[in-house]
Amino acid sequence: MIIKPKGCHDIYGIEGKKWQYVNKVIDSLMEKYNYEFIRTPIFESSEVFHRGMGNTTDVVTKETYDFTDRGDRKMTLRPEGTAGIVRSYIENKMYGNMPNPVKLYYNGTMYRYERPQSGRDRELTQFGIELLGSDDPYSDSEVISVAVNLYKMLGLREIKVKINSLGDNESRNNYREALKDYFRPYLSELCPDCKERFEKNPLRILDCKVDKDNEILKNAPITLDYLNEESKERFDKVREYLEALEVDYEIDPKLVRGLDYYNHTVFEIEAHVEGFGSNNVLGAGGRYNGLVELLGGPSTPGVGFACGIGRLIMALDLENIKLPIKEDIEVFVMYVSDTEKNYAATLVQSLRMSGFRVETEYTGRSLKAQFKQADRLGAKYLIILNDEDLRRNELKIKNNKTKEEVTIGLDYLLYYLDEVLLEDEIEYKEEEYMERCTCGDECNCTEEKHCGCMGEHNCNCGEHCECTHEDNCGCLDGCDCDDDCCCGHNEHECHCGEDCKCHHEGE
RNA sequence: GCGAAUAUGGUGAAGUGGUUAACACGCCAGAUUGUGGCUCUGGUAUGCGUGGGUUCGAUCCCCACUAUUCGCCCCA
Repeated sequence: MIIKPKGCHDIYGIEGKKWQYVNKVIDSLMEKYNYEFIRTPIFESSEVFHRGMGNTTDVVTKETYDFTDRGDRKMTLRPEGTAGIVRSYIENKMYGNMPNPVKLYYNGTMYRYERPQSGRDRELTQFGIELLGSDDPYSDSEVISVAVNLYKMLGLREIKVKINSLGDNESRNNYREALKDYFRPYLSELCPDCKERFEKNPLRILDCKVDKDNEILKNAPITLDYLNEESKERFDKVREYLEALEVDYEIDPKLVRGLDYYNHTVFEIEAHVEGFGSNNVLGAGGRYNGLVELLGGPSTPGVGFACGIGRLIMALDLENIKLPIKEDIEVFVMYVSDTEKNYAATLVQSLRMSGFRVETEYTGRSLKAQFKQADRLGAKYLIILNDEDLRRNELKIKNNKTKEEVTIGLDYLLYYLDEVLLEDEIEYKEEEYMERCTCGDECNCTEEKHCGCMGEHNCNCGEHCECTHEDNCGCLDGCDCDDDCCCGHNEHECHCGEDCKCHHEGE
């Protein structure tokens, strides 16, 4: 059997639907913030990343997929999004022919040759934004708030925003030297990795996991003490705007980030849900004022953020957030015998073209089996065709929930469906989450004689699993509302059935 | 790059050094004379990761490999 490459995943089924939903939320959020979609190549000249991200960073030195193409060009599968975007910004002269600042977002796969583990794959999908051409501290704060708002819109609650400032080049260099001076006498007491970092990238000693409880690290100088006046003021401004945007954050003086191109503001957003492994950073970013110039463009400030979609969905799962995913089909067209099949084909097509979500029978099953299939697919209405009805220009349509069956004229069908589907819409939305267990958790099914399970496993028992995750509605913070949210925020569809008590920002 | 655990049908999994490897789910069919979901009955499954070794005999014991999962490093 041929299997997928290590560290890659096939996303399909309910998982695929979650991805689609998350992407939809991203697109709608980006529309509101007026970020434009950009798609750049999945591979670039190796130089883009080697120069852009820094030759000493681990990502570049040992984690890229490098290859030589048939024309002997050195290529690299992109390990992150920013460098490619900046290359495109320069190549397409966006600094000249687009409104400044240029605000771009991307959403695509990245590749890093690493040992896979929980929350870390070789092929990962990142959504990210880049705001190029503004050095205003407000842009830093807004970028952070975009990230936070995305997580909130999806219903995540347990997140933590950490920020820090590396300062401008002068501050950063002063700090780097101060740090080296500080660590030099203690070198022998640090872990082997840290000794190497001392030479290559001393800042990274600070977030060493091995030495994290070491007094030497705890007493190390922090970046904020080495910021020059200008950088310090700038950082204060960023914090001021964050407060205006109502972003809860904490300052982590040891946050330095791995990529060389960062200066001034850096930030990370962590998930704090039980069950997350050590890879709990959902998204991160910062300012990179030197990068455009480094890659050969005009000196241009920039700030950005990237978010791993896989980890995001993992966090949603761990917080047991139910996404409003539409799974059920509206109409299932079945036929009693082959003689009605032609008409079934015509009818299915015409219903689909009229905008209904329609399924039919493909494998020649018995009528009984067609009913089962319709149930499996969660069909709301069943159309049962038989010759006798058709001769009278009629058909039978059955509400699959109430089991009421009526015979109606063919001409009346579209009108009838419009009517009943509209009526049922709200009611069905409440139902659809109860019917299928997608929790991936332990099976709480008590009927051991039917279920062969012995303990923990992904629920596959086919019974209606009693999962306990009916609470989270997937909407913005603190909202307990029904579909019609009083505040007018329409980004979400919630299904909790409670009265609206929402606390949206500014409402 | 380093470390640990795991590998049984479409799925979740029992189990044994020796004829036809449980059970449950799923799927298909019948009871139901052209209307299912419950129930009952029957049927279905290229199944012990790959390659060696020990043994009269290995899915089970040993070794290697591969893959998966988790952790370290690093990162989203």
